[in-house]
Amino acid sequence: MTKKESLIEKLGVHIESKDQLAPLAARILSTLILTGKKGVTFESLVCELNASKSTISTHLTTLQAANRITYHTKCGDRKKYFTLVPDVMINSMNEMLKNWKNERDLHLEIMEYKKEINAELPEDCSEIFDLELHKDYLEFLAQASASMEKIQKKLTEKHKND
Amino acid sequence: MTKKESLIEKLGVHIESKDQLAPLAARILSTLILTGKKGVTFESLVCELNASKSTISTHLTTLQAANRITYHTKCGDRKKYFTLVPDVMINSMNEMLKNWKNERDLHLEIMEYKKEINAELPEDCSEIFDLELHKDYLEFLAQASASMEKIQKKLTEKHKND
DNA sequence: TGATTGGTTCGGAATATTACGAACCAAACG
DNA sequence: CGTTTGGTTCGTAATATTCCGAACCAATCA
Repeated sequence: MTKKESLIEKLGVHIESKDQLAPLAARILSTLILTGKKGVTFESLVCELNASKSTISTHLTTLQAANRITYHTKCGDRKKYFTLVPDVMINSMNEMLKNWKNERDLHLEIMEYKKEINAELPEDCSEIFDLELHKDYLEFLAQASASMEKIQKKLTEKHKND
Repeated sequence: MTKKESLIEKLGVHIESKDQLAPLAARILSTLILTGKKGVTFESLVCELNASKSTISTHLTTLQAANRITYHTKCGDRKKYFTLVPDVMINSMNEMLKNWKNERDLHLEIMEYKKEINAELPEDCSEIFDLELHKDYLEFLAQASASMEKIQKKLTEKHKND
């Protein structure tokens, strides 16, 4: 196994669990990441990944639909050269931010609920909910989101200059 | 559907995807979160979640094995009262940190690989890999990890005082 | 025009996940 | 002792995921 192949594999399993993708979909992304701007053809994916044409075809269409990959062509060449969409990083950061916002809303809702319950209970009741953890976690989410937004802004600036 | 039930459901689907757990395992955690220190019995899980005894039983054992839940008993009462392990938040933060460290190592390895490839290529080749994105992402990981460690430290301090 | 290239579509097969029910067991109760 | 309570175990049904092959199609080539 070449160095590239073993990296594709390693990166593949990571993407698979991080993005909840089918093994082969993750391998495709992995391959595109490790190949870069020149792009990868349908054919070579079928070969490199030892998969059937149908499997590659369907995964390529869903990855395009999910706005994760695109392709370019060369004139006088019918093949498509697949690459990652140019703003992968920004997109994935947006995903994370969306998730964190979601998580935050959930925690807020849970805290509301727990407060309501606590209100019904006597002051010193052992069953009373402790809300500190939620508060701390919310603080973390805020900080992490802030640092992500900062980097994201930096990236978008850079992109504009291209 | 009561407010608690709908929150269990909502929190359940979130946990399910965040922690990659079976739907019912996530519902169990969700229930424990929304019930608190008094704990939940085997029986009431079977009732509340409309699941079979066997399903609840197996999920409870795997959640214990994964060190996510425990139980206490009351004397003169054979039932187990299940609760979250006291340091859920700290554990989940450790998980995130571990993941981020992993991701960092992967990015470093990929950058190494790309540098090797770049070295073989002429200076102005269009196929040359751009490493900026990796660098930016690594910076983000570092910042996020730092802010998480800060909060984690704060929590551990608090815990010690109990 | 017939064959080749570069794919797409559809109907499963193989496999993995998730939950269930019935049978079982051990502790406590009467 | 027999019965109830509080569970566990195991085989399997139901379902979902993932991939494949065969058939098909449209564009290009010879």
